[in-house]
Amino acid sequence: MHNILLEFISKYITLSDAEENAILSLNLFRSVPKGSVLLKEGESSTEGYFVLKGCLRTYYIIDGNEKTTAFYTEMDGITPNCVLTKLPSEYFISATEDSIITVADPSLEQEMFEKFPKFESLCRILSEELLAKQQVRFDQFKTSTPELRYQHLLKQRPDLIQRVPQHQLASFLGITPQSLSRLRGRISEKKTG
Amino acid sequence: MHNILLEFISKYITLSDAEENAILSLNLFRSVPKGSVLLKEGESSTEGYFVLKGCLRTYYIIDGNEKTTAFYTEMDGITPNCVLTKLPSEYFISATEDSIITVADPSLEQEMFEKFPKFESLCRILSEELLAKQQVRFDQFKTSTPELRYQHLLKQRPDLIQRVPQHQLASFLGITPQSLSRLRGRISEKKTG
DNA sequence: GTAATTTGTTAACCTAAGTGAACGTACTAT
DNA sequence: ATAGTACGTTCACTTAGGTTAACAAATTAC
Repeated sequence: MHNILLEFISKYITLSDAEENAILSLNLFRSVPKGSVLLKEGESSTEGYFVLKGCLRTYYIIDGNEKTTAFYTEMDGITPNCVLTKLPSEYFISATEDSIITVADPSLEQEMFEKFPKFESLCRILSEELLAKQQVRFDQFKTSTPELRYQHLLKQRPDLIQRVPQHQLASFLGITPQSLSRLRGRISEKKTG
Repeated sequence: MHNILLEFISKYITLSDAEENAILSLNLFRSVPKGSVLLKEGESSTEGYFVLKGCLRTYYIIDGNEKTTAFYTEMDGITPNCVLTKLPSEYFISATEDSIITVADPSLEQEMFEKFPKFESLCRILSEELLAKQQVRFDQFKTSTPELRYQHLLKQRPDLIQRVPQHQLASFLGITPQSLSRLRGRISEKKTG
């Protein structure tokens, strides 16, 4: 499990043994069972998460209905907006599967940055890359119909469609569960001919 | 003009005179007239931009039609996706207004990071903040109807609606120009009662 | 094991967005 | 000045997503 994290980091920067040990000594690892809520609307957390195994999701409750807007799976990181704004969170974070994650704290992060400036480089590179990827995803979302969005998802993250409930996928695609169901019907009709 | 940039940076980190001079000596500033294209689809640029004055936009050409997906105004930065992926760009960047921007290059950036590690902190903080903001915008987009998206835009970026052509706004909102026109009609009817 | 809840699907009806075309106005180019 | 293009709006028509409700299947709780 520890190796997963170090292996991931090694794709971006080279770590000395001292640095590897520094990371492991932080005891960042946490096991979270399916359904557990890591952050609630209205709370002000300082924790950031990184998924080693499993799946987290963010969701809003709007007019009493859950609206899932993002899924985070293996090697994805989340820094909740409230960590940066220091305002109460507008959304929830919970585990859709039994998951193993690492938990980071800004003060701890700061300490690491000072001890090992390389870590700050890593974080800069990771967030720049994420930002660019996120922009492309947003662009694709804007320029696609719901049906195309679903088709893209089928190609780009086929695992998600298997591991996540349909009604959560629906709001992730910006539609209602009923529409997703219809749309799936349309597609399989086309394929069957 | 130079002061705009230093003032912006000073919101995030404190610069010594040497550091300020280092930035200014880079001669990053460029004036771009309305309509000029900074990046074309298929090109592989290494330049990043920061808007001091004016407005840039990114757009795709899909089935022969321009689809505008983002606007960048004063104090917004863009690192085109192709700079990071090193693949040909999928979109265009052009100026919707006469603009003054700074142009940055990865090698130059790297040099600055080494000379003044503070700059890397700045870039990390900026991209982390942007990423979080971008996520919230995406969430809001997903959970809103086109009409609500327009209403949000009216509140959150009223300037954009004034300074940008309607048909560009439309695709930015994920709809056709005709729908935007109708939707605006509906809204002003409601207000007039 | 049974009841209760959650989940996914289907149907009927409503509403709004997409499409294609037309038209007036405002820019641009020469 | 004039022709040409770009832009915004409107219309009629089509299409697909939203809404409400009902129901079966799967999960969860007790």
